[in-house]
Amino acid sequence: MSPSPVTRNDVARYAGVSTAVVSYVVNDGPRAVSPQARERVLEAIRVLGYRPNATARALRTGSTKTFGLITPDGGNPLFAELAKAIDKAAGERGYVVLQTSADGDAETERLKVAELLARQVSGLALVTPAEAPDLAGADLPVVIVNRVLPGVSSVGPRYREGARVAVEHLVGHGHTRIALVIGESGAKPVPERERGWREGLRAAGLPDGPLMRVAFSREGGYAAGRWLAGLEVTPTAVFVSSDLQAVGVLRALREAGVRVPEDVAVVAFDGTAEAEWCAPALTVVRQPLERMASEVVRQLVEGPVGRSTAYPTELVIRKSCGC
Amino acid sequence: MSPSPVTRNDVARYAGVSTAVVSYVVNDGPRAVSPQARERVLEAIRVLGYRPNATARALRTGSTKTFGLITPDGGNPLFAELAKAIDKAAGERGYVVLQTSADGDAETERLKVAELLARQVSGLALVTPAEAPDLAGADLPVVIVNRVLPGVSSVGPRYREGARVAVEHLVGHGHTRIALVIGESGAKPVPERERGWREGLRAAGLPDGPLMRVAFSREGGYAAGRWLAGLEVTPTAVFVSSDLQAVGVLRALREAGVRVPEDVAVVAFDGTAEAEWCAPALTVVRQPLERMASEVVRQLVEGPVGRSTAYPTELVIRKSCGC
DNA sequence: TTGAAAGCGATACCAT
DNA sequence: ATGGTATCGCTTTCAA
Repeated sequence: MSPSPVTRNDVARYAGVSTAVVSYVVNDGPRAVSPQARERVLEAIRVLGYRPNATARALRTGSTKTFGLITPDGGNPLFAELAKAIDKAAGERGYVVLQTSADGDAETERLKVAELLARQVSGLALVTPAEAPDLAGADLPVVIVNRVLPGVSSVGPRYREGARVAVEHLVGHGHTRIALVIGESGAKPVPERERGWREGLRAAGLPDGPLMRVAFSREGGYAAGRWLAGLEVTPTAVFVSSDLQAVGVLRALREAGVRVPEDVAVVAFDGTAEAEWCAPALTVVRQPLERMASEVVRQLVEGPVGRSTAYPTELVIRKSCGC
Repeated sequence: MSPSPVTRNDVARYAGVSTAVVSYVVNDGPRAVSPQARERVLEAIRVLGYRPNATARALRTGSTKTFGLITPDGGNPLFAELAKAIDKAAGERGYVVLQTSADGDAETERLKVAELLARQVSGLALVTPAEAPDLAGADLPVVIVNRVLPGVSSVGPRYREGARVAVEHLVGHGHTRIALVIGESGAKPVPERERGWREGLRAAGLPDGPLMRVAFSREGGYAAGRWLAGLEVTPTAVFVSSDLQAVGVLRALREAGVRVPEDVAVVAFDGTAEAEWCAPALTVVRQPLERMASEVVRQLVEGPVGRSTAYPTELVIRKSCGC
């Protein structure tokens, strides 16, 4: 049953020392051990194939060295890439991560949180569409990822700034009618990118372009693309709030005979691998996933900062903007 | 520190019963409890906000109700979708999954396995590029996913049959020169899809088309696509061993001015979401990820079967085959 | 029906 | 430097 039926007791007996000494050797402390004893213990460990039982250690020390990560959808490439980055950063500190999807449903999320809490995770990273679940009483580090929630630790990209840079880039191409395809998560608007888009337009003395609010999905983007193509006065550029949506927009425009970037220029937010490989290759505002992941893990390990920290994005020029 | 500082002891004291009774109530057994006592315990649990400590329970029962899942790359959409499906199936049985990437590296994989073993996972699902790591002595259920390894429990799609169906479909379109772009994982060839391709050609009395072996990545596919476009006699159809590679192939062909499906028809293996949304939409042989995931979890829970079980694939017709 | 208590495997304090 | 042992929170047998 148990991955290693060999316990610290067996090791102690084999090495002819007490269990305490085994502990000291395994953990390099907190007491010193004579070289001979240490050698005998290491030998015993090798011979018996002993592996410390992390469950027992967790019970004793109160720390599982395990993080929980909840995303709305593990199949979403953005979250998959983010999860990978978090796994990597966590692994470097000796942590592993329990990852699970909440399907964008608040009730499911609550259940998953309870499940992870029961398992005594040492920290919780939440990519949540709605508000953070009530974690009062659960005294553990919680970091919200990719959403900015007041009063809670959160790390994400600088949405507003990134969006503004995207719009400025399009303005630089001479566009004056710049549309926005913006996502909504859990029927809630995400204000930052919209604000950035508007700021970019204002700064250039331009009026708002048409705006469409759709789900953060390829299908949502597809609907938005059809809407775009059907407008009386078609905008000549569009900023899309996610790669996934942009992929849908591209298809809709292609089907409508609208060429990208010749007829409509497109810039998207996120910068996943898929965006690099679609046709035409998407110019994107890239989220610094690795840096964000490091920060998430840092806060989970060292304690959350209690406020939102936002990382600068990077404009990656490819084909869809018409450069 | 601890997610719930309230222990079963506190509950017992508050309810005025012994800790055993609390246990009986929480676990619905193994002894009966009087209605009054049960009510008092439930009340105490509610009032105190008690959550059973799964770590302690695991230590006592010997089961963590946690699975480990190692993929070569969590960022790969196929593995992300697979992981999501496994998470879902596991969740339905009250399990959670520790998911981690091994970067396609055997040594890293060994380390990750050790890490998960130390955490007393109740079972291990391995999407491994190379051979299964040595798990002798680690007495726990192990299931290999998406690879067929002799003598070990494994679940995957019927690669050979799927590939053959793909080729037969292309043959049905009248193609006689059908190329193969096949992946290799960890410098090892994956023979099944290649065999299926060959079988399909044989059955139609056709000779082997050109074959290129590249990595399972978009970049690998791109290289293969350039090779395809540069051949003296260009094949009129190609079967690609993964969606990711197909995306690369499509780009290379597009850049070379080769139209899909008019000049070259393409069918890919996998059936991830990305394949549905690229241009043109890929006709694919879809892996039944949900069914496979259920089987993986079933075996992890009920005990592995010790041999390979393969699931039928589904040909999904879209645009790239020229139907 | 209920309670007392042993024990899961590891840690670390208190002695020696 | 080392050993004995209480303890983490929970499950379950045994006795009452």
